[in-house]
Amino acid sequence: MNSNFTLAVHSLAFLTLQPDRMATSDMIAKSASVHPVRVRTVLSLLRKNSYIKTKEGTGGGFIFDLNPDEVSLWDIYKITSDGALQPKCPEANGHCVVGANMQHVLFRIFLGAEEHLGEYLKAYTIKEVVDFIRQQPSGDSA
Amino acid sequence: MNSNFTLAVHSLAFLTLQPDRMATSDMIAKSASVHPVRVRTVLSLLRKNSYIKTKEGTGGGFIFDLNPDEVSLWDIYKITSDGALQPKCPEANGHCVVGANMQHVLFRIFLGAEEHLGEYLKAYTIKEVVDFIRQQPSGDSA
DNA sequence: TATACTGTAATTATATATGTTACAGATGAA
DNA sequence: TTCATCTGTAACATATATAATTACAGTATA
Repeated sequence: MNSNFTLAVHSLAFLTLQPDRMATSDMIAKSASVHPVRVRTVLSLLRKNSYIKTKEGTGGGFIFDLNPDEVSLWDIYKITSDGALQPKCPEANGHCVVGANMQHVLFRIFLGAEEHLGEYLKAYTIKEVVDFIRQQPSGDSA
Repeated sequence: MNSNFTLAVHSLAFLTLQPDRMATSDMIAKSASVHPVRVRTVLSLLRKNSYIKTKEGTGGGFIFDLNPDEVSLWDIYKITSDGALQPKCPEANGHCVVGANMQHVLFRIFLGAEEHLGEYLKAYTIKEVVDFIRQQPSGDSA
């Protein structure tokens, strides 16, 4: 799985802890230790899917547009990492029964696996993630 | 997920279709369109876990040491890709509540996700994969 | 009109995956 | 016993994927 998922969840958690004012890509980037441009790119995806609102210009930034308990990790997975579970395999030798069909067979199996994973991830919302974070011992400020 | 999983499953399917004689890393490599050294490396793992037997020297190679219906995709996943589901994230900023705890929270969630995936993958054995392959239309020889 | 933001494309750097070479050790056959 | 044919691994090279960086246009605010 690629880490855009992690960054998206991180950002939404960040926005949840700062619900009233906008957060800039710089603030989020510092919190997640990644480059601000990546934050903007990933959050741009979330905006296109109506999870957040963004505003350009002075005083602009990002703000959550839904309640944190309305957004599940599966929602975020679909946006950022759809198909990531599929094991990569090179184009195998078509002249061999195994080579010719393995890719298709595994593809079908992992399509099911991803649906199955979906059932699990639907059970976790951003709100719950934030609650977990609050229960953790460390961290001195937002 | 890295493709050692795919290669391992491919190899075991190959060995299943050729149960009596040994297969060389060259034969399997051609079928999977990968380098023979990689085949040996991955199959070396399967040997260490007692799924196959290997023999060096002339006439040597690899042979399945269990029944294909005794080996599930979950067995292979654990050997080749354990922890692969964990989303990667950089060491985040420890001075921020979100940064300090996100990694640990997601780690726990994805530990559960991997167990969940396990339940799904346990349902598929190498035998079933081979049966699927046999049902496919194409492929002219092993 | 100056400043502080996002949006996004293009480029560069880094990390990871894979291929390749090299060679030691095992085995069987000539 | 010597040669050919395998596996087992380490070391190195190359390719691909991922992330950072640079650059700049567009937008909002004061």
